[in-house]
Amino acid sequence: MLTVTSVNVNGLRAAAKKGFVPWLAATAADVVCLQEVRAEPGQLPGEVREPEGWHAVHAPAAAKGRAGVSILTRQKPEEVRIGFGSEEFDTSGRYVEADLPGVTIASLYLPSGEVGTQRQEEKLRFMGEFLIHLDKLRVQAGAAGREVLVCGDWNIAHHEADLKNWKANTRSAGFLPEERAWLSRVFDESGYTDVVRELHPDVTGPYSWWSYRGRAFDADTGWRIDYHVATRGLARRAVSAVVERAETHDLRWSDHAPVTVRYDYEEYGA
Amino acid sequence: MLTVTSVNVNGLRAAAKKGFVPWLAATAADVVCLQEVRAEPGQLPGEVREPEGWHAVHAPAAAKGRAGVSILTRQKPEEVRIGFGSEEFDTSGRYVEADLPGVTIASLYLPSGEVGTQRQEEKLRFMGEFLIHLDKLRVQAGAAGREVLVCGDWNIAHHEADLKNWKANTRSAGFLPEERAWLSRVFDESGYTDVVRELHPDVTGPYSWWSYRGRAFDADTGWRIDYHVATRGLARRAVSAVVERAETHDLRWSDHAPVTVRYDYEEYGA
DNA sequence: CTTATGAGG
DNA sequence: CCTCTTAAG
Repeated sequence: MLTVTSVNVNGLRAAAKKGFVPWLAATAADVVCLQEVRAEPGQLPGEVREPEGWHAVHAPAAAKGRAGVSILTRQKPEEVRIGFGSEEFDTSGRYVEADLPGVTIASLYLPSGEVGTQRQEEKLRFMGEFLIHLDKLRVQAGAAGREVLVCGDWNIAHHEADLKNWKANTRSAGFLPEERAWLSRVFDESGYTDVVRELHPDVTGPYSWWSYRGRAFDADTGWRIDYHVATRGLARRAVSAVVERAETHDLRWSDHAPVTVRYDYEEYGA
Repeated sequence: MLTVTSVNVNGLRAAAKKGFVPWLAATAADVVCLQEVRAEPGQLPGEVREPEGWHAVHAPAAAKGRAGVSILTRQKPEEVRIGFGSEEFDTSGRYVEADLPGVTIASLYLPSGEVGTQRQEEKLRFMGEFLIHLDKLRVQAGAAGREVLVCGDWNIAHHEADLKNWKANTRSAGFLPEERAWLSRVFDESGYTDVVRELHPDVTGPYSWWSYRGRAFDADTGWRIDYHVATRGLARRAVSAVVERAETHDLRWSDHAPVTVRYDYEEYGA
């Protein structure tokens, strides 16, 4: 069994001061993909920089305090790669890959975007370049007999069931028609599967992000923007998916919740 | 009786969220001089912008979130003046005067300074200009039969008894020989009195500021840098002085403590 | 260590 | 509303 969790920690230093450390100690996951670490490794306390029993690869952004993705694995990766061959984005702390036996697992933090600003254009540029990488990755991995899993905060809700108030958000970054169409290309044309939706086709949500503003969390005014995006062979082996929604405010150490999937994937061999 | 308190609040918005509001409601003071308000009046909650039962005059700095002095009085001042006629400092949120019957009370926030930086030069420029104002103020008030009280954070410890570790601080901003000599000029040549020291000549302290760093407060590693500086006629009428040191961490809403003096001054008539 | 700021989310 | 930043204290 291969259990993988993806979670945007919204600042790993802050999360570590709240409940991230005991959460990590208790998780059954074999691999944890982190987004928005927002720190250089040297700024992190040791218990999250190199947690006992884990191998860690960190891909911080060049800009201090921004973005940053990491992957924690219980067994040492065969290889790790930061970035996806993009001049603009490879130092932006948004993508890292780790090769494990038979499967490549990536942690992705796609730009959030903001309508009418440069940051939305940056998001669209990222999407354009990244789609090419996804295609290449699937083809190369397929040729080598490997599966691919891209976990992360994709910052796009795909369908109406993926956010609470879809009608009010048709012109909001994260639910724009062109963003949704791009995700459809990832899933329908590029040969990847939205694993959590595949396992739970007929529910709204499960949401993985709730704004800190207002009472969004208590009212479950959330978005499903954190995905496990897997090649078909791996997606077929997914046996369960849970969003680890904190049930009390005390346990909420991020505005996102961990998304955990169990894969019945014996090639991983752990 | 005229009771006056001076306190550096280290951000009035933050202090208001801790214990400042109940402290103000409970104080017996007739006049409260505030320093480091660090907000424009419009950013303050009403209960501290115009507290019930008080008249407030606010002198914020032009730079957002910096400095800022205010005076709260139970009776409406005859007149208020912001600044002391300095082109450089009148919009810096460091000085405001209020005329009450028979006495002019000012709230001063002298620059902190930092050795070897521009901010130390700024402090010295302020000191030079301000000494001239103090002389003029004493002369003019004297001619009009008024007393003067300049309360505030002067950011200088005068003598060895005015800070915990004087030997370690002889080259620290706030205890430099030239700063101490300047305070001596204020007290010995300019006709003003250090009211708290006059009432308590033989004690170390009482300190009014303790760094938030380390355990300075618990170890009483403090400085006496908040003063009541009064013309002789008023200083003679001072009957008691207390530094309202918070005894538990819960009650500590600033790194400074209020310095309260009671003046037996019937001319004030309240 | 703490309070502001401004960017980003 | 929250976590970073930098400046100031």
